[in-house]
Amino acid sequence: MPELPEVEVVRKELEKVLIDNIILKFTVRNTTLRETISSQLYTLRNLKVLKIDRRGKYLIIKTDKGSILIHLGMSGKLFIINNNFDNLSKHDHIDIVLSNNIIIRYNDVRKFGLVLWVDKDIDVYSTKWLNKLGYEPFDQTLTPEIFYQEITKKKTNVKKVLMDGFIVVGIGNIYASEVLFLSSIHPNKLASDLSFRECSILLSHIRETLQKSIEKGGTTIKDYKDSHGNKGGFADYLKIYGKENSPCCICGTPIKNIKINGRSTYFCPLCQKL
DNA sequence: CTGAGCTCCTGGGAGC
DNA sequence: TGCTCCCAGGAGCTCA
Repeated sequence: MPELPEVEVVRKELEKVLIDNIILKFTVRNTTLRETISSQLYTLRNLKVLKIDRRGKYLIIKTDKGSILIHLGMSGKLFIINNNFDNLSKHDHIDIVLSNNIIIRYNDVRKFGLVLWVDKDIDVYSTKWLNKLGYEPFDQTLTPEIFYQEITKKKTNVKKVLMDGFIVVGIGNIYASEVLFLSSIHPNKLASDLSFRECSILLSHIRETLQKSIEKGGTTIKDYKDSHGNKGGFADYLKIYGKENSPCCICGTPIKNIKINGRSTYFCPLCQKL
């Protein structure tokens, strides 16, 4: 469900309530997420929160004793709860109990998410979860030249390259369709066939689109909500995702929906060139 | 190296 | 009303 903008919106919300606060303990109701919740999490007490980081779609809550690594998967949500603590919903798997009468509650219907503890003597960025990730999209050291150089090494379709996170992180299925449409590039175009000009345009649309979505509070397609239960406002700005058979906003041609690597992909057959 | 296909899991909606 | 089938925003795995 959540792509980089949704995760970044959650990160900012967590920052407001967590920084300099104390995590008293964790309450775990269900250990069977993508990775089984380690029993170590049960025993942790009194962690001082130092920083909330994000790397790609991963959230990292840094404390004085180590880091909590969280991935929301397809359907994970973090809610900030400050009353009615016993009012549990189905799939409320984990509570992070804070000293200031606030609970951060992790809810995940499909259980594809991840909540892990990484001790402070291990560099969280060197763990297998994070060490293969590509550039952050807003990292200015990722220049159009480097982007072009890296992407044209790939002998697969450009949509897959955008989504797999080896070159640039944070783009999921929605934003992949969006940025390719904005860049007039067919999602099935071979990455190695992209011109420098196309790569340069693509990179700037990635940045603009993700930035704008963060400002609007993320995208709501089905059930994405931020930490206060508010829906994201970017869905109104989507130009192509989920709009099969609607006219393309540029040329009026009906938008097509095809499967690429098993995922729904929306594009304009006229505007987007192979 | 590459991709296609499958897997984890649950729920919502369409169609009969 | 109820059943079955398909679909869903992620990502890791195996196999050819």
